[in-house]
Order: sequence, then C-alpha cells, then structure tokens
Amino acid sequence: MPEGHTLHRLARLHSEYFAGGPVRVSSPQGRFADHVVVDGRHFDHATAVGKHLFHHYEGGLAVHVHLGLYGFFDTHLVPPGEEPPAPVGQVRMRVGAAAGDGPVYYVDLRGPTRCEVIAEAEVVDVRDRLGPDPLDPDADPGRAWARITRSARPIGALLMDQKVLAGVGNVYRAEVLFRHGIDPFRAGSRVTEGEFRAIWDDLVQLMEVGVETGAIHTIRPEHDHGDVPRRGADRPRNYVYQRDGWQCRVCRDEIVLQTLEARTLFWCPTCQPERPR
DNA sequence: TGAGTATGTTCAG
DNA sequence: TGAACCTACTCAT
Repeated sequence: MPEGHTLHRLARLHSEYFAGGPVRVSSPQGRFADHVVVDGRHFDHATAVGKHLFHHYEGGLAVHVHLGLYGFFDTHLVPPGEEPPAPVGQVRMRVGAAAGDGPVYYVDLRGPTRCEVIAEAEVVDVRDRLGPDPLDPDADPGRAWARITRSARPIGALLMDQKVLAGVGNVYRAEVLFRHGIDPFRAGSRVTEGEFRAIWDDLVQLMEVGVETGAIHTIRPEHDHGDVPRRGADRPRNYVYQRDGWQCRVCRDEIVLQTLEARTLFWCPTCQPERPR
C-alpha cells in the first residue's frame, strides 16, 4: 500500500534493524546485479522522501527504492544461529544484518519499480525533483502553494503530482478533499490559501497517523457506522476511496467514481460542491 | 483456473 | 494518451 506514509514507516524500521553495522545484500531474483557494490558495507541509516526510500551506506552510496504500484517488503526475524528462510517468489533485494549475538532481521523486496545503487549526489537530485513532503518537518508548504495557485489544473490532479506535493497518493488525495468539502475538479487557481493551508495541516496529521499505524485512517469517529469495507477485510476505513456506489457517510447521497488524468477518483458531489459553501 | 483490479512512474508516439 | 512494468489478491466460472 505504498503512499508516502508507507515509505517513511519503512525508513524508520530499516534504520532500527540495520543502522550502525554491516549488512548482507543479495538479489535472489538476479535482477539487482549492483547488490555486490553494497554487500558487506556499513549501513548508515534509511530515509524517505515522498514515495522514495533510500538506504544510505558508508562511502557515499545509497540504494534507491521505489515500490511503484505493486512493490512491498516482507520482514523476517530470525533467531540466533538459525538460517533465514529461503526466498519465496521473485525477491529483487534481500537485506540482512550481519550475524550478531541476537536475532537477525531480514527484509525481502518484491515487485519494485526501481531498485538501484546511486551516489548521494543523485539522492539530492531525486529530492530536488519533488515537492514538499507533509512528513518532512522541515518542508515548506509555500512551494506547493506557489504552484497550485497559478495552475489551471484540477486540485485533485495537483495533489497527486509529486512535483507539487511529495507522498500523497490516490487515497489521501480523495480523503483530504472530502474532509475539506472541495470539488476535485476545481482549478488550483481557485483554491484559497486558507483552504490549502487546511489541506496541508490535515495531510501532516493524517499521514503521521499512517506512519504510526501502517494504515490509512481518515474517518472521524462520529461518521463511523461500522459498515464493512468495500473489498477485503483490510480495506482502509474512510469516506470515499473505493466506496463508489455506496452512501456517503455524511449526506447519504451516492459516492461517485470518475477518471481524472487517467487515475480513478472517488468523491461525493453533494459534500464537495462545485462552488465553495 | 483465469480474468480483473490495484494506494505508481516512465517512456513512446 | 496509452502501454509497459510487475505482484498479490478477489471474484467469477
């Protein structure tokens, strides 16, 4: 479920597992030949920017991971003296702490869009291409506002543009616009600065909850009627995402699915009217 | 068993 | 704008 909160959570966990010692890096699938460059190196720490994850190694090298639509990490905790489980399926990269006295963590990466060794200077390049990240305490939301307020593109598209805001995906996009009663098709130039600030502040809070819990929770307690998610038991509990055809939790009108810039958008036309209330 | 779907990005045309 | 990438899950047959 890779939106920005997932990557920040992974960065935090991988730092806990591996920072401060050498790691073993392999590519059971064989598609990450550069693993030999970092295998056995000292793992400094892990960071995340938007939907990008970096493993920083001594000597100015980093492994850059982007999970794309399907990618994910499996984690194994192996008791002292035991061998890690054989990789199952297509494991692009396996990282394991070098043997110590205690249990050893292994993480298996599957299905990423990107997994490559780069120089630290290129990490800066990636960061520079991205808009401010709500999960970065030093982020400057003014950079995002400057782009939004002079754009004719719909706010629903701008929020998902990683050059405008880093880390927001389809779920947070849909949910935050609902929570603020904003029509996703309204042009960025017609969003007020007050509305944008409220969206930013809400994203900071919602995504921090996501990092803590590992799941996207956007529904206020007074709107939680205990109904079953649309598909699968682990679907996020929320207002509009993947609830098309269902009653809106607030107004009881129907949640609508539309395509916006080639991505599915979920919204409530009644609660998110064309003209601001 | 197989089709359809998915929280994303990049590249060709 | 559409295809490609790539993996797991759900649902229909």
